Amino acid sequence: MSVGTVSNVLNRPDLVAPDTRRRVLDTIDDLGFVRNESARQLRAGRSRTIGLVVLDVSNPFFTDIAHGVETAATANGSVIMLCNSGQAVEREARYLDVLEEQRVQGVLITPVGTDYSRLDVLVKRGTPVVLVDRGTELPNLCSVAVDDVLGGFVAASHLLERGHRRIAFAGGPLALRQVQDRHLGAVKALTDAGQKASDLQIFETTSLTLEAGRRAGEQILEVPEARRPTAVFCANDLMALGVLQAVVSHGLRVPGDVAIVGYDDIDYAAAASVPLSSVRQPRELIGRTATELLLDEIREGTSHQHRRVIFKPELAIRASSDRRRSSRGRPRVARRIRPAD
Amino acid sequence: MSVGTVSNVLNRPDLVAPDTRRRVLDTIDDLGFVRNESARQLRAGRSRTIGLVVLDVSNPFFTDIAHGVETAATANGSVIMLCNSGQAVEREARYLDVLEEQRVQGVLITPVGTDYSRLDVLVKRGTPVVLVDRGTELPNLCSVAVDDVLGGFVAASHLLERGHRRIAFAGGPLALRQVQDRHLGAVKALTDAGQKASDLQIFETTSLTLEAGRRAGEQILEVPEARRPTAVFCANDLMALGVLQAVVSHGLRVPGDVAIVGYDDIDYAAAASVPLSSVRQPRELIGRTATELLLDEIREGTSHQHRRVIFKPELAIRASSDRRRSSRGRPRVARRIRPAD
DNA sequence: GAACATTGTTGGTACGTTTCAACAAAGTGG
DNA sequence: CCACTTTGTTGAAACGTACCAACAATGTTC
Repeated sequence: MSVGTVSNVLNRPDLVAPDTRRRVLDTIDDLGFVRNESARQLRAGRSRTIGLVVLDVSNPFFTDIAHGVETAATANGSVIMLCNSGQAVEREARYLDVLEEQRVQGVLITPVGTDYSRLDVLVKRGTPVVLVDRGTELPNLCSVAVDDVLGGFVAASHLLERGHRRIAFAGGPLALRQVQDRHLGAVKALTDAGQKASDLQIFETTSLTLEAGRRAGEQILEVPEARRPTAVFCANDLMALGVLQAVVSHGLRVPGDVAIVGYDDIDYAAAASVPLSSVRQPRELIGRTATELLLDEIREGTSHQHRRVIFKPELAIRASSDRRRSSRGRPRVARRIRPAD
Repeated sequence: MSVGTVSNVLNRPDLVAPDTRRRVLDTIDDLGFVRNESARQLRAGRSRTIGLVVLDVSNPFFTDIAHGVETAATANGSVIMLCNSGQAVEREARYLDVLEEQRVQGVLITPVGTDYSRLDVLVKRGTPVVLVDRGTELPNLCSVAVDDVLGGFVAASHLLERGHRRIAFAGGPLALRQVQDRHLGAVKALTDAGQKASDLQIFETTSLTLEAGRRAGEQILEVPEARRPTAVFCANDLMALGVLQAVVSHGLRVPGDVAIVGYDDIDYAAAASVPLSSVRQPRELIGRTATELLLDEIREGTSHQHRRVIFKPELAIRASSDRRRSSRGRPRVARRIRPAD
């Protein structure tokens, strides 16, 4: 019995006689043979693995994306390797090294910074890369993103329309493109409405977590009441939930004293102590689309045309921003806009 | 320049002359050489990867565990491959196949069912396995778990002590060991208090998600008021958040009409519309401990002694269960305004 | 029945690394 | 100056697979 025949049974069963095939399979079962993926990969020159590098696995936004990625990847017989950069450039770099050494089929990534040189190198050496939740200026990458400038604009416009004039933006680091864009959109909403860009108070954080949100909330509450923002637009929902906790635990009311709008519309947003208004993104769809772009690129090789997919966000208005500050105990009722002072 | 020397530069740099070393490194940089992990693994016989198979990546409980695992694994120079079984036996089996083909160093797993035969085979063939969040009867496995029977007992005792007599248990599938044990603990609390085991109404679900919780909540509300449970103990926090949403959206009050206790004490539990009482587990510690057990086993080989680590859960009491019921089974507190949304 | 096609099986080679025995060069002690 | 050690480098073998050319056996056509 030659190894070649065994290989054929496993990879091109139709080439081998039914009788032999059965005999081989039985023996495999008997011996508990498990084929060695490393050797396959070595021979094939590449693996069946797709790398997915996200900013924060504990953020449901990314696990939902991961879910979409997994669905599409599994359908293709690929396995995903989920890597968590935790918004740290070095960890991201380390994971990219590992992925490249593994000769992954391709990489899906939400990069930490705006320095794409490492990715550029990766692509030049032959590993396809698709940017997730990030548009790009680079011509040699596919990307799937949501229009974050628009998202920020919609969120801030909503707050302006509800009469808020002192609005804060909480999130960071501002080096993060998503944060930048959402902030930019909010600024645009203000200036379009005739306010100064500087009217948007910024509370910058080092990450976008619940904990960072709580701290940002504390900071906001430290502002003297006369100047304190009456509304906070947060760079994501985790931040918003944190701010919400801080505000409520200080005995202030949401949206009465402080209105809050988040971003991502994760499942917990609607379940929060005050259901959270949030800018919704099609998370699973983002994951699936990105994976399909990557698989296309893998299949098409050099003939591949890079594409940029941009989804439009939607604002989900809930209680956290849907009331006038002075209206006590009467939720759910639409009312007119009155300027806040 | 021989390949042997290059290999030495990479793996045992002290064996090679400083001059040569520098020259090799420069050339590597020039050529953009990336070493092939597949070939290394083939040669070495095993990889630097640890497989982590969880029930549900979108459950913060597991992402927190994953965080702990990652910390410990990275310190050891290992990479983790995160696999999501989604509580589906076939998916779990498929991932175990993949992991075995990859010749992973070891596997950390929260198994879906109670059939350990596949794991047994894995171990027999030489892949160390550590059970996570699951004690085991098998002598040939390490495990890290939390005493779920105790957790269930504590939760139910708390509700009994607050005067509840009609208590429900929501969660499933009951085949899941964690669910089973938590239920068992709750039953024990009831019988210890002189009630019948059948007094614990069971609302079984097919999974432990937010959505499943919402549906369970709906079912509970359909029970005629005279027999409707005044308290619900949920198998995990996602379920509890779902039940909470359902109850509140029907205009009932928590804990006034229905008290709720969850399990896991995920970050969102405290941020819920009514802060959730919950049984706390040391999630990151579980992940770290499991990884260390696995690494020990990998290092020690056959001389390894299997260990079982069992942590004790703690009850975090919050608003969702923190009001005493009157002995007549009716709320003492006057009804206030309907909650928003 | 010779030439040819079809079907099934088989060695051999290559993938890129690590390891190790072997060797070369240089240094050291007597 | 010889024997020996130390230091640095090398070539070859092996890991387990996929693939391919080559071959054997059988069937088919004229």
